Amino acid sequence: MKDGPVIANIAALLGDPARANMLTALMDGRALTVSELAGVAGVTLQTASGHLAKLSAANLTLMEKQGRHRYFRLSGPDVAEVLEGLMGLAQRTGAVRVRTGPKDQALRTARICYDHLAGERGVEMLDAARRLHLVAEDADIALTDKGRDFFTGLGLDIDRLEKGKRPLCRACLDWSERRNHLGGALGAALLESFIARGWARRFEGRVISFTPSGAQAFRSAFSIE
Amino acid sequence: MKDGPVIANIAALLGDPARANMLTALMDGRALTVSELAGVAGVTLQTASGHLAKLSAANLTLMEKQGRHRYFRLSGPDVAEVLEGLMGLAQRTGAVRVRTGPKDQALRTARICYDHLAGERGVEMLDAARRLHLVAEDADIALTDKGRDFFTGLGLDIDRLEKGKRPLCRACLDWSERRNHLGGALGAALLESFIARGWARRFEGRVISFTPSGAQAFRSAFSIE
DNA sequence: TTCATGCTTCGGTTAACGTCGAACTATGAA
DNA sequence: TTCATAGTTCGACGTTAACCGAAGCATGAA
Repeated sequence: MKDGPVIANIAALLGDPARANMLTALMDGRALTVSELAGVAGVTLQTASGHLAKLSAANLTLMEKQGRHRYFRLSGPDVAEVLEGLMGLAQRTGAVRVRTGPKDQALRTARICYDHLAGERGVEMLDAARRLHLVAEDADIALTDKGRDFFTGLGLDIDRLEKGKRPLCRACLDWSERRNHLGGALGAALLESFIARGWARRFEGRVISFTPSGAQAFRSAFSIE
Repeated sequence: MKDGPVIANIAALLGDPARANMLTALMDGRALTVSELAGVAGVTLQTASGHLAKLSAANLTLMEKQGRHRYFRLSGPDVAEVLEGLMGLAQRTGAVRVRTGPKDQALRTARICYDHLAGERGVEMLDAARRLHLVAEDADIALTDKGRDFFTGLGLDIDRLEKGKRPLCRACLDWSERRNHLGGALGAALLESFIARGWARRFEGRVISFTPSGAQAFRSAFSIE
């Protein structure tokens, strides 16, 4: 008996290596062009174009034009969440690449998940936010008064973040840590702040690289030992 | 550049309607036979047998024999979590069945997610547990002393649950509510208890049906208005 | 031992899909 | 206006995979 949403169609779209690679590349929240995505997926322009047409038709990606460039991005953080979930499942069931490189460890240490920090650092941050009572968890994760002061002290405009449509805080399940990290508008703003402060920078693909002093500052800020 | 776990293979397995239907049928945590799953998927025995062979080879399902019967179950709660995630994404992107029936609302109200309560009731329960300080959230969800007394009062053997391998409490993202419900050994034990008490019973498929008095008792127990 | 049931395996058929070369369209630069 | 670049569309080709009828294997009942 079939009920509920139709998942086979979505899963089938993710089930092609070229499309999966393109979506994974978009997990860093940036918008990429057809040419760039063709390169990431290792297929020709025509093949990439056809795949992106399918992904957009299924509302998994959004396309915007700038002159003759077509930019594609994920249509929402839930796409990244599903990809994270699949990565966790692939990890547990043994669907992993034979040769793991330094990139794999780097991805586990810190990476971007759509627009917020994921990986060990991401999970550490949410842990610390709870321990320091910066957030409380009712319906989902909510900011405490102490947290509001704390993040304002870090230079974030919490009022502006709250005015947006998306939730301020969201728990996001991390494939590599199997625990939650902090998503939502706050999660995104924090990563933006870390980059602006020079604590971290974007590295290859989805890797976020912390400088030694940046890692130290991050740990100090959140009282992480 | 390809890195991290290989998700296309897993996604491709979920991307066939017959296999997706079989996995969805197994989300209720029960074990089903090849014949039953063939019926659920609307394919012949041979086709179902082949699909199950693939799913088991990929470690998505586990098979155990009893005489000439082969029983299949999901290999872990993370498979159900990924399916829940895909259902949420399918819902948002419009990959839904044209005709929604009463079953759809029933699924939203209360259903089983692998072995614990999901849906509005499931989310309500976790909300209430937080509000009543029955759980605290550090690394993940942890039981408070008050919570330990509360659930022991409900007849649960918390010590035994903690001795098991799986985490006592786990947040599990609910596709229909877009918020977390309570998974883990405690989540499973609670649903088992509700059924044992007669508050709820299994209905068709994954639907969990609360009796009127059971729903009232559930609300009273968790101080839900 | 024979028969019934549950299930697997094999081989053939069909449809679907990804791929790319070639041609074309849209946009921007010279 | 012409040329270059980004991207789309079309058609052909090859591969893959789902499906099922038929045959066979494993298990249990009579």
